Amino acid sequence: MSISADTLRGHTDTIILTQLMRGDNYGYEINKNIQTRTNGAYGFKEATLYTAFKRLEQNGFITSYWGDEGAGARRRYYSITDAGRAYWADCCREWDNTRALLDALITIEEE
Amino acid sequence: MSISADTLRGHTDTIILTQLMRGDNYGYEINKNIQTRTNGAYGFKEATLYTAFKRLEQNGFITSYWGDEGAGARRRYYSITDAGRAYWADCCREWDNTRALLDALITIEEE
DNA sequence: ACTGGATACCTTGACAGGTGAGGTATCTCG
DNA sequence: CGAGATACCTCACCTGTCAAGGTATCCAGT
Repeated sequence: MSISADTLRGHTDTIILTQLMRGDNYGYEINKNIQTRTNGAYGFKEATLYTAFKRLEQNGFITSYWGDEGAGARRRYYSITDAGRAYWADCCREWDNTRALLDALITIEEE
Repeated sequence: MSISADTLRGHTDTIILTQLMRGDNYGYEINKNIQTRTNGAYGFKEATLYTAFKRLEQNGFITSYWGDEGAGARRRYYSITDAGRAYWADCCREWDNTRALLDALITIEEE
């Protein structure tokens, strides 16, 4: 039912950036969106999530700022940059390639 | 044009096992088949390839034997086991899931 | 006879991403 | 006042990839 971790390795950044393409958001909510969209089949481990944010920010693909909630736990919001949008487009293209490639490689029928 | 390594991480075993589903074969030839099938877009690095063979054999998914070529470099042939065939089926199912999942996650259009 | 390239295998050490386990702080509900 | 949800973060460890190195055989060209 659930997906093994390594299978999605390399797509972590793409998944997160896709969420940010819809608008600024914070980690916890992003992860819940992902879980919802996959009917609970997939969600990042927190360590993976925050590691990814750090990596993306260091690479200049996202920026972050603290939200000013009056009450409740503080939230760090993330925003995608122009470089991030370009990178996202690259990732999507790569996903298309990967899909075609694996479909070709994981078939025993002859062409 | 070429595919980044991490993108296919987690599918290495599946790709190799698929080749062996067609019949026994040896490393070098398997890798060339993969390159041919992807029009040169993808192939394993040798280190990756032989590491994978070792892993698969240790897990009981493949067995190996030396071919008896009269001439030329010696070849170690690999054969898929029943456990390997079962594992391969699992991997294919997982690939289907992964594909559906990522397609759902890498789209900004609303459903 | 020698050199280069192709075939074919293997190992080592370093690196990067994922994750279990742990931590912090705030709010709400009973 | 305690439990659970929200929300963030870090560290040590594991696994898979890969650059770089090695071994050995055969064939074609010089």
